[in-house]
Amino acid sequence: MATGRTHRPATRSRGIPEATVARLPLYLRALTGLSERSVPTVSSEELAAAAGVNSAKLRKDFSYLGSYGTRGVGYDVEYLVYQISRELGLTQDWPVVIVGIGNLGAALANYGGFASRGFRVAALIDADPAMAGKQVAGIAVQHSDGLEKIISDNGVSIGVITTPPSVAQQVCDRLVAAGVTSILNFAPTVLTVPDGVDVRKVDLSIELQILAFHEQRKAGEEAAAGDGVVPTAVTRDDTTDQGPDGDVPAVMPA
Amino acid sequence: MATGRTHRPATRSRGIPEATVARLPLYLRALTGLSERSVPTVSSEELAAAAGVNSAKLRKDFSYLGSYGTRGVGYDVEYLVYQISRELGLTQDWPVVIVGIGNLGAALANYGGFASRGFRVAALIDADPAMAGKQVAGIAVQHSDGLEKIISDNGVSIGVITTPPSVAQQVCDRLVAAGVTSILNFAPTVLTVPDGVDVRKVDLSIELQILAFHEQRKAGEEAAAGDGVVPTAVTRDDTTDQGPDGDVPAVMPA
DNA sequence: TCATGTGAACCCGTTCACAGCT
DNA sequence: AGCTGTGAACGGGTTCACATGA
Repeated sequence: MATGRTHRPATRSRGIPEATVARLPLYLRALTGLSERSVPTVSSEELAAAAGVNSAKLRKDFSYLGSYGTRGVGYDVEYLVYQISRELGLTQDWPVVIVGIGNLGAALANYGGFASRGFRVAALIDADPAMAGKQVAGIAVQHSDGLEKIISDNGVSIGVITTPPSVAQQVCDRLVAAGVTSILNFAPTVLTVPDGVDVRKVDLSIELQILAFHEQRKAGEEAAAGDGVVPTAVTRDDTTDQGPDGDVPAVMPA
Repeated sequence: MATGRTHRPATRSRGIPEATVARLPLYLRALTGLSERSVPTVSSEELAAAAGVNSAKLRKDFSYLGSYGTRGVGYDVEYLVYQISRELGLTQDWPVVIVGIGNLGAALANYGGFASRGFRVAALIDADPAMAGKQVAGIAVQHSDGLEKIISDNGVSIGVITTPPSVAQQVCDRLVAAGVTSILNFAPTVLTVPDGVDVRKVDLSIELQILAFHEQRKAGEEAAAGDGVVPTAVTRDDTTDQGPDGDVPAVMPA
């Protein structure tokens, strides 16, 4: 496979740190809430609280986008919603295909948060002939035979894999060959993709295991410390949320 | 907040970095696969490839657990499976409750990867009276009125929230009050919890937005790079050339 | 005066390269 | 010889603290 050089051009201007990118959706959601309540401006402190991060981090994040705030005042909510949306590419339409319409696939198809932002479910695809034609979330499921045509006809560049792990890699290969360059993988498998293709994974089992690790440690410390709520290490402080895998966007090379 | 002193007491023994913990499940999965194929030993190189990380990182990760390998040979698969399982706390049983049995909740209840490791679905809980009694994944759904009793009767310390975002915080509060100290949140909301409670979130919408960001950037670079006789693998779709605001000059507000 | 924007210090995680053991 | 285990260099991200400017 011609491993074309991705040519990372050290774009200092558009060089937004990955960690910042991962938080932009969080800010956007908080801002959308404020917007719906017609709040005109927010301070970094308020917005940070709503998004569950600290204000210094938020200001630093925004500084990568530009100087969108007003000193002594704060940020204009509507303006910021627009800027972040544009930065994330949500001002355009992203047709998405979901492959593997089992319980999870159906759940995602029905998920409202999809369409609310620029994403549109262009097609639901399943390998089971019995599924073909069935309506899920108001969309007819199509057989996987036509996967390639569906991708190209709809200009799909983002694919969601919700198949059993045994076929995830094959599905991934076909998606990539058909032109998909971003994949969201729910199957518990390590996907191998060519350079230039982004893969992000969501793995329930891994999340639970991480929780179990901390849970076990709590129990151990509890016993050792006798009683009393001793938070200690484990969680940072406020808002202990953490993305899937810390950060690492899982941009896997071939 | 209350954590006045971080006091990292040189806990060399149990001081496993968070990033390492997040990868242990990955190693465990790869090892389980090898175990099933009766492979006796693996080198860091092989195992790393199977887990999708590089070997230096893997060795460093394992070094935090102890010296479980044999120089010149590699790691004993079975032994490592046991050690990692133990470290993650998977040698014990973790009863889990799922709150919110919609599409997603049902999907998770049916998810096999659950029981395969130490996790057991102790109860399915929903606020809809019409759901009560219905069987999902062979388990009868219970009404949320009994949430507290269910938690304590089963000694549940891990809860999964798959409710609509509007009620996620309330559900979270009740879970925590009832004794749950680890929460896996699928609702697109920032949960606020007391110190000592772990929250991990899984957010489809955020993942897609991150992918969209990179996707947009790919399209932008493609256009900027002129034609590019060296297409990065598959980036040959001409569909994404609508970059109207590829890089709009920052328009300052007032 | 107030909150943003940012250099600098700091911390964590990754990578390198080789010492150490089998 | 071969592969693990790890000190040290490196780099990205977070936090601090204050200069900057409305």
